[in-house]
Amino acid sequence: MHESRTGLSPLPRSFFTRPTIELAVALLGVRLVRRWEDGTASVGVIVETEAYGGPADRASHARAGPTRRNAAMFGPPGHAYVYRVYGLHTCLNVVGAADGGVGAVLVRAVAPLEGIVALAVRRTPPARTAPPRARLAAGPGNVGAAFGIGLELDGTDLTAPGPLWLAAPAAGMREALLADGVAAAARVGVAYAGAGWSDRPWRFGVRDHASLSRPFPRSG
DNA sequence: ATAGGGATTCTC
DNA sequence: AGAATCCCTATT
Repeated sequence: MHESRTGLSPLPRSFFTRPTIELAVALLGVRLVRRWEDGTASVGVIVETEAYGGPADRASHARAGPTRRNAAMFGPPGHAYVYRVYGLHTCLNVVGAADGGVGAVLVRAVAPLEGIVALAVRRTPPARTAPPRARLAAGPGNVGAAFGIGLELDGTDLTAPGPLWLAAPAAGMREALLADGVAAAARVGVAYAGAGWSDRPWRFGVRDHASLSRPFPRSG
């Protein structure tokens, strides 16, 4: 498939070069493109994100400074930071520029757009007799599984066509998606950060979208 | 060399 | 509520 003809040209580096809180909101509606080794591709729309900062953010993987695992967070914006959690799941982050140019945005949920068959087929557990789930890539671990994102993709440049990149929303898509506004809430699973950090509303999502990893508390 | 724990998910 | 499961980090 040809990216230019299908409207899946990668977003430029400048899109990612901004504070991660801004980037986390801007990524809602952006398309995640996965090109498989057999040449087929899967595309989904990002509907939920979480912003993480640099060493100052007590919830961030960057909080103890650069290490081998979080090296990508300290690198140039627009690259992928992929990590494994609980020995089981791999999660995708988009590197942005928060404190001192360091930070990343966790992709928490992606709504299927194309290549749904491929997404379903590539899910880890083989034989599944139950009907396919409506929320295919809801939750960061499920995003990693559905898009076949392993640690080997850590550091991937998302601004160039390759195994994985990001493309601007289709015309009118973002406006339609966000017609009811952007929902915000505290980040998930970061209690270890302590009060003042764990409660910052840096989780963002398309309000009431069916593919959210979990509901946002109703506010206004 | 080794212990401790996690930006999770699914099932009971 | 509990298990599954392994890489990374910090410590001995």
